[in-house]
Amino acid sequence: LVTYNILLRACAQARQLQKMEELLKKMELGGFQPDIFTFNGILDAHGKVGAFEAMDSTLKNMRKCKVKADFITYNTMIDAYGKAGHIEKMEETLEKMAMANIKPQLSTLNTLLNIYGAAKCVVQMELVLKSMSELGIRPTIITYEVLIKGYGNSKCFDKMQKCLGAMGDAGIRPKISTLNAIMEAYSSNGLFKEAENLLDGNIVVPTSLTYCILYKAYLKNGLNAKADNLLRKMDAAGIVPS
RNA sequence: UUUCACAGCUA
Repeated sequence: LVTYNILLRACAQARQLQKMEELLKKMELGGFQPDIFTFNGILDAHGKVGAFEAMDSTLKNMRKCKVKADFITYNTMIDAYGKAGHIEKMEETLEKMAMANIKPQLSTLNTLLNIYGAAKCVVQMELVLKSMSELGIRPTIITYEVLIKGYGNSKCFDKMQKCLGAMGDAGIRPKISTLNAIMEAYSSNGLFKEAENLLDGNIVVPTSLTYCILYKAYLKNGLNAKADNLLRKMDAAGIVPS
């Protein structure tokens, strides 16, 4: 069974969904009962390409096989609907999850934050955060990074900064990707002063990507002199282009 | 063996 699950995953990664379904039939004919791993993997494969009808029939199949949906099943569906911009379907799924008495997990909430962040739904993000604390779930670095990107998207710079502070208070060290997310937010909104401050970095040591983000923003705004200057600064910081 | 942000390597 594990072998089949691994093979199915290979099909999914290769985007050979056709082969995947064939293999599933074959394993059922061979007397193997697909398990929760099998179904979750298949759901995700369909979800990633927005094949919602296929997802529905997979769910039906699951029921037929008496395999109970778990939180990962729901996470997978929430993510698929959310990424496709079907927010209503996503929230519907969330309700179904509650009705099935399955508690949202950290990853469920991270998924929601990510999707609401991309959709610039700051209000919804706050609601998710509220339920997170009600559930007694602690944010992780993933949560914070998703939040920072989401707030940056919506130009909520104050909230972004607060997040960074909260991260420090929680004893979570920002990573380079955290810094780059903040850089992206400031740069793309023309807040060059703030962006430049990031380079002199009390947060993390910038990498070449950090510089590239700012460079791009300078050029977009016709600040060519500043851009040239930035390259010199990069050089001085000992960053070697790859 | 399955889901969520990013980063790195393959380049």
